[in-house]
Amino acid sequence: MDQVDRILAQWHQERPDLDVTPMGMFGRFGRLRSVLMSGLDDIFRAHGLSAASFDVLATLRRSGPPYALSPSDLIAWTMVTSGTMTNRLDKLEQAGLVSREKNPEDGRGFVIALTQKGRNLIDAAVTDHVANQHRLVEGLTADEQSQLDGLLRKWLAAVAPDDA
Amino acid sequence: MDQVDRILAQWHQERPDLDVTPMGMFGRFGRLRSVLMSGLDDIFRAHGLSAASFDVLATLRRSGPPYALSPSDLIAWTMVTSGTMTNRLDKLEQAGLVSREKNPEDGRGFVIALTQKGRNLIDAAVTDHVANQHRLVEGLTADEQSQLDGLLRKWLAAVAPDDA
DNA sequence: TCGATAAATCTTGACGTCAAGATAAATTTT
DNA sequence: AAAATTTATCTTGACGTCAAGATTTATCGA
Repeated sequence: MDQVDRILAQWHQERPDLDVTPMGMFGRFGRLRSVLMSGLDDIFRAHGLSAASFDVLATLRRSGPPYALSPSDLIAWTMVTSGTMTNRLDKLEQAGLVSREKNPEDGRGFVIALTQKGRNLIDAAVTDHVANQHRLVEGLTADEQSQLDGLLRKWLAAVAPDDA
Repeated sequence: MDQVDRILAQWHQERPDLDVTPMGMFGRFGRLRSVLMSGLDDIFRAHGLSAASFDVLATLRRSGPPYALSPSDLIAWTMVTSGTMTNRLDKLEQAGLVSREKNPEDGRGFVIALTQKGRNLIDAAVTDHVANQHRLVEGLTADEQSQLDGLLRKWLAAVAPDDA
């Protein structure tokens, strides 16, 4: 009987005509996401980053040498709007973590690249981040983790077939 | 092989020293949440509401007659800060969906109540919302849904024991 | 009863996000 | 070529959120 169960019980009382079974899943999903995000944020902040800036640096880092992508590529990987990406890049450039230079091959575009400082920072941050993720899932057994991953994968494929 | 798998493959290539197994779950969790939220938003918007305003109205509705709570109660149920709740209530009051009157028994506080208009709106919106949730989970079998709910419940209890 | 502490709510300022529109350069059509 | 269209990015304005602090009222202890 957690907080979500109490909410369901209230609905059952007030709106017995509704089958609120799925609402439990949605509710726990939302609360979990908020707790997990804040758990991940602890590590981002420890490195002077936000989830937003970590997201961009990590995308550049895992793209491999030369650790450079266009804003469009970054937008596609991170699934944010162009306005959001401009804002993120402004901050990262100002912090000296990425460089932003005109693309010599396309006058409309730019090339965003990790600076050495950015490279060092993201390598350290990712190491801690992954360890943190391990810590956050350790409440589930390895079997449960893989079961959960499978269910999330199936659900995601069902509601966002484009993503595959 | 979905988008998250591609990200994991990149990390495996670039940082083979890291065991990024849990990252798949976190990644799918995040993308799923974004797709689901936007699916829920469709219905909220169809009723002229946002997730934020729906949240408050639904909390008042399911609390039962007289459909009235203090801002503190609402803050506790919805897990937002006091500043956020003030902002939400300003909008709802302005839209004529809730009333906000001084609590006669405690000069520091207020009583937030559904207006008739708010009551009618949330009753219609909840009906559609629940149907929408059913639609969004129909990609999973009943068994899978219950399995998933169980795993989320366990994970939530592990990372947020206070919530129980 | 008075002073200290606690509680309830609002205010302010900063973030990160999005949608819509502007600008500039590349590409395709005519 | 010139015009029309598409693409890449940035700008603007509005949201919703939070943290920190201010204000007002209740409550508790001496």
